[in-house]
Amino acid sequence: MKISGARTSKEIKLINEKKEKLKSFLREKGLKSTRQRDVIASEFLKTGEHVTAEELYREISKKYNDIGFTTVYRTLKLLNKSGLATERVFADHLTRYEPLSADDHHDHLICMKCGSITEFEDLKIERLQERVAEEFSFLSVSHKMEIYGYCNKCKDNA
Amino acid sequence: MKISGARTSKEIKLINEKKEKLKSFLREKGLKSTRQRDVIASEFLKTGEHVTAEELYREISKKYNDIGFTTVYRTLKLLNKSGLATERVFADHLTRYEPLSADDHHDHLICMKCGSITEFEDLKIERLQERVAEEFSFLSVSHKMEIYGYCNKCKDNA
DNA sequence: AGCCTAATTGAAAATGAATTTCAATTTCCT
DNA sequence: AGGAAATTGAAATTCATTTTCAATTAGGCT
Ligand SMILES: [Mn+2]
Ligand SMILES: [Mn+2]
Ligand SMILES: [Zn+2]
Ligand SMILES: [Zn+2]
Repeated sequence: MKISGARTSKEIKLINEKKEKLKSFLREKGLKSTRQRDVIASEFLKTGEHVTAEELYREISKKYNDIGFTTVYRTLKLLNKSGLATERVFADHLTRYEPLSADDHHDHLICMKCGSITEFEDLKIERLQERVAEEFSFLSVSHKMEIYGYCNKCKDNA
Repeated sequence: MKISGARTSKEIKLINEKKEKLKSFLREKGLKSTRQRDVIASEFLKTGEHVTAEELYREISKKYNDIGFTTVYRTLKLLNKSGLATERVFADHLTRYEPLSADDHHDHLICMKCGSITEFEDLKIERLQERVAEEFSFLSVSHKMEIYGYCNKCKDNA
């Protein structure tokens, strides 16, 4: 796994906004701000990727040797509840998290060879999904759409 | 879980065709036809539902007390490989199987209250998915699309 | 600044579905 | 019928996820 640090000042500002949101959430719920939560949230938000708790834990362990896997695991759940992270499970059945507000949305192209994940949003598809739901008098709350196959790099030398 | 037995003679014929396909597959691969595989395939094909190995095993156990869970589990994998079943994992993270040839395809509406699953296929969506893949020079092999929400029955009294 | 209580932490244990192991049994080819 | 190879089913294992629990910490209140 590669954790690409955020670089631009715009990204840094966004991360700090999100960390403020987390603090609000914690205060609101009578929970506490801790050094661990701060570190984990920072590292997670910087990754910008679809990480498992295990992956993020290993990455954090390189810099901090006093933050346990369980706390990383629990903090990711917390970030999810607070609306700063989205939980995803792709075909490998591992639970992953990506920094994404609950109201934002996108779907995924997943390479079956190298595992790379490409994000997309197609408003036409979204609209047609709504129409399908209507057809069945179904009240749609969320949806999941994944396209599996081979990315541009992998499709030739497969 | 309700296992609804197939009723019409057309359905019965279809089931028998599928059981023949299984036999061909077994012979072809140097595998053996057994009473267990026959029973499990029959019961599975009759359900027409999205069953877990556990559910199918419990159902079969009512009639047969000498067929083990492991064999049900393995036979479902086998049916999957032979193209007679499709493996599905929805939001509850349980592996389910449904009788469906590999070339056939549909997507799902899943009720978050009662768990009912409604199937649909929308060719416009399928085409747009292909277009998205093309946009990213991605070679699409399969896709998964699930809409979560509340079914017609559940959306009012929720 | 010190108290106090509730929240947090992290190691270890527990859970539970999925998968593997293995000895006994069965299939089916010759 | 004989025998090699596949199958079966109970039990064991795996592995991600989740829970437990004793020790520690945060932060509101004097
Ligand atoms: Mn994403
Ligand atoms: Mn289906
Ligand atoms: Zn790739
Ligand atoms: Zn429902």
